Amino acid sequence: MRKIPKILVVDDDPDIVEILRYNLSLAGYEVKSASNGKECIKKAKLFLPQIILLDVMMPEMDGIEACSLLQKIPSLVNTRVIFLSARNEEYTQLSAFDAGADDYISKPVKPKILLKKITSIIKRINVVNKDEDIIKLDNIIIDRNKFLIIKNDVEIYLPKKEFELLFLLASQPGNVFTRDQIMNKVWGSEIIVGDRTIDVHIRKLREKIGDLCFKTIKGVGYKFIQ
Amino acid sequence: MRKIPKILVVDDDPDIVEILRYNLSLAGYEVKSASNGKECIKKAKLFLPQIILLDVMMPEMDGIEACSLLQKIPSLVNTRVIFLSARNEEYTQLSAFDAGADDYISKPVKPKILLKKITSIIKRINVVNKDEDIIKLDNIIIDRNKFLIIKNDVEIYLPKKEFELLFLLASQPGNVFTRDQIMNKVWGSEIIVGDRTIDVHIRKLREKIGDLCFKTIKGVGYKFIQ
DNA sequence: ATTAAGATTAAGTAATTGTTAATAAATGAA
DNA sequence: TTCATTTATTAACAATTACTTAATCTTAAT
Repeated sequence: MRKIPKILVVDDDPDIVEILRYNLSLAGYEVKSASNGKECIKKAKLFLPQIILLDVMMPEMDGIEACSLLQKIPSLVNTRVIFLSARNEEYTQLSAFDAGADDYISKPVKPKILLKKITSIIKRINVVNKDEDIIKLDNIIIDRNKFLIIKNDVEIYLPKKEFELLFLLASQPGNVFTRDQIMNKVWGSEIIVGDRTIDVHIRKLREKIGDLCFKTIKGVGYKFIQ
Repeated sequence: MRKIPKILVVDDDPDIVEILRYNLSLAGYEVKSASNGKECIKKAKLFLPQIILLDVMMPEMDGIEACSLLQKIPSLVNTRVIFLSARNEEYTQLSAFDAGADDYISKPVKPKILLKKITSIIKRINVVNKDEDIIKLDNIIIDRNKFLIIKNDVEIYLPKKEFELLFLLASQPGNVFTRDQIMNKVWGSEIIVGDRTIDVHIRKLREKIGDLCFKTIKGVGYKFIQ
């Protein structure tokens, strides 16, 4: 049940965009496109793609500059940038890597090989929800901006501590969080509260969200399961 | 406190090995080499490099076959394989990626660009690294992040001690662990419990995971076999 | 055949978590 | 501010699960 990987194609040549979009869509990826660096940044922030295919020479803002800016966007830490370019001078490639490129492919692009590369990159990306404000899972959406849970299209409001606890657990579904980790993340390391506090909050969550969503690993901690 | 990254260079041409070794050492990497696929596997297991630079055509065992075999070695889940090859036919590249390659670079190699690629790969490896806690064998996966065993696609939850015991034994399948070693690793050196405690836990594991997985070496200890 | 090591079982003990209700603290509205 | 309401924490106890032991049986090696 892995999400469909998202790819942002950035090129000022509409033909190239179309060829790539065709091949990538066919391979099952969700594709969006942009035609220059500025648009790339804007769309990347919203789309949060796993991979950006980036041309070097473009109007408005070139690929290298765009790539540098992308590196500074926290929500894109896990996004990989692959340059596609007709410029094969060594210094261009080197500056691409300096700007944070993950790969540099010379045009003309061989679609099959590009697809293999993309597959191998996706394979390596760890699917971790990092510091994002919204967690979207199969039948539950957790929105920290609104302190709102939407489960099966039903809105549920939770008190702060319960929300934080759920948010933490759901940030890595399936993974166990020890009581220590929970204590530190939700309560902070200075505050000391009794042993049963976590239990009680878990209990409330089980009541409101569903018993089955929370698994106790005795002697270890709790985990959220979908 | 980041460790010096390790790179294994595999090529049957000693000149190429030397050039690469020179450049990589200069860049601050720890380098070892092998001259064919078989040697590559053997050294990779011991050296546990972050990156393997792998030639395609070699005597004894070619790079593609070696790469396939590398993928099955649990301790190398985080090792990236970059092919370096003079063979640029598309089908060779495709089969390299099918074998698990992370990249494919055509010879002649431009050292500067290779170094940039390596830097960018290392950068990505260090971001998230939780795979250390997962043991993947043929038909069993032991995932300490989830405190979960998956055997033949069936999920099995184990109590803490049983989990730790299994995790220990399976960390080196085929190797015997003495009762002392087990005691120290699973229970710790301070805690003292009776002799039969280990037996009972082994028994529980045999019930849950399968009798045949655990071999008793009388007078010595136990081992996990696949 | 003897013996020492391991296997098995059930029962007891220890440890951890669940539940409830009472109380304290925080929040928000009049 | 004051009061009402919601949320957070705690304490006491119940329930559950895990761990260990002891007693007995089996096995393998010499």
